[in-house]
Amino acid sequence: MAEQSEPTRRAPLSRDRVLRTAVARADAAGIGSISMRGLAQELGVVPMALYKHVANKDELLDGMVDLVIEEFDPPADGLDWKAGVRSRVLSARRAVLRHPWARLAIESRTRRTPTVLGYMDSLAGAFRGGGFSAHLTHHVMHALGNRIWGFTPELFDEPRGDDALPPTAEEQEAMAREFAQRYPHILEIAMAATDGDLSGVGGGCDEQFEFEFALDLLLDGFERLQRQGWVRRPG
Amino acid sequence: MAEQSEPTRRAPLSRDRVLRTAVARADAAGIGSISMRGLAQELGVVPMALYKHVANKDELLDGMVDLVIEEFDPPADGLDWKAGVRSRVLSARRAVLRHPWARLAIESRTRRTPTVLGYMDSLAGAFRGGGFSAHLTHHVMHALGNRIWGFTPELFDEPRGDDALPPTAEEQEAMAREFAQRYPHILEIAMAATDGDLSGVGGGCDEQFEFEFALDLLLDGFERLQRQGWVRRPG
DNA sequence: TTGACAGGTGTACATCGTACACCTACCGTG
DNA sequence: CACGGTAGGTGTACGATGTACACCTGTCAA
Repeated sequence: MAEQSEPTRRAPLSRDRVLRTAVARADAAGIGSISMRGLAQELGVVPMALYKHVANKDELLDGMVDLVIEEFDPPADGLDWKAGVRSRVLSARRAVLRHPWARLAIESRTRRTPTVLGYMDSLAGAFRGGGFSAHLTHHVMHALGNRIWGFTPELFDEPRGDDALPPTAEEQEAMAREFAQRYPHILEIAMAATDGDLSGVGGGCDEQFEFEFALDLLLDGFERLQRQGWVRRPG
Repeated sequence: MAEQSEPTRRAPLSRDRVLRTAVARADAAGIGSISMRGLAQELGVVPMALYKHVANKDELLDGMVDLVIEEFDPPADGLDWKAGVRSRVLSARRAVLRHPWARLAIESRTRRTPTVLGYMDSLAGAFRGGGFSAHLTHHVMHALGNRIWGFTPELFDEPRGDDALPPTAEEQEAMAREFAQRYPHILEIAMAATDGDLSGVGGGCDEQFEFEFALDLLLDGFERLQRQGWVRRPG
């Protein structure tokens, strides 16, 4: 009786609840922690129950990505194309940084859900509104690539999940010497990025700066082409 | 006896043979077809035998990527930095196109093997040799991002492995109408890219052109910064 | 002759996605 | 009120995967 009279022994499942739980789990424990079984357990339900709400794991992932995209700020008005695109992309970046797993998830899927298409369409609209030809809009969207999602492949990142024992001081010294010999330019870059303090290289990059540096470089390039009257490729 | 006297009943395993077989298999059947078990079978060997030559599957993938990188052309001499970087990146692209799985493999791994580091170091050297400060070199490498490997995330790609039944003519018509309403700018772009022939959108993009368009846009931007005497970020 | 060791084997386990048949509670219709 | 369809949750089962661990075997140096 005690059990029966409890008003809702378990909140009923729904696609939305499944997706939101998955997002929360991924936020906390990484995308690798998402399994149909684990997720079901967290929802107090048998694994197969999820399949009544999402077709399969791929669709689950797509849905999670959609939720992130829905966090993007709506377009602000009163901005010219350049400021508009810039602010939208940086807003996308903020959302993706809130959900670190999203970068990998976006990279690995190619499903064009309505949410994805909607975002792309509205970005394209910003360029068109700024006087870009359809052709030029096409090319600049390609040039932005995944940067429209607010991230760059982070070339100099720490390797993911490297949990070897930290090397001893002398091992470290020896590695550093060999590294300096084999990769002098990378060393130089790393020194520049960290102002000479190499402890924790990789964490030394200011990713936000790098992102905006590249974004502005591209936007400036776009602007120049558009002003020059670039309309479509010759031939 | 017949069996014993056969000179080599099976070519002996080696790390190299394992990796090359894996690359060939991935070339033929995609990265998804790479499993330790399948690979072992192809080599006429029990799965665990592979572990005497590669530490685990991750290392196998890293090794495969290294093989692709080793196909990149060596730096040509007599070129200025811009032509040099351009030709190296385009050479990387040719190699990656030869091994279509490599794009995904490179995106998903972050291990910096000596081969990876060597390539990055030599690219960085090209910029340094062209008069770029270490700081600027760092930033432009970030700006290139995965483009140094010769690919862009292909925003408008066909979704991978969509094997649903082809829609009927009327379904197609209805979808097209709805699409046009919801995503007018994407439609416009697609029309531009395909010169009005929408059959097989997505295949309509000239990826090579898009790649070079973006690459040159970036390289021109780099050149401009370098000429302006950009050395390091203020502050 | 011996014994170490590199390289190949066999068994076993945990984990995963998901197909399929089933049950059950509800709700609109007769 | 009876009833039948249906949405949603259950249980069992299968095949695949990566890989730990103990084992065997052939080769070669001492």
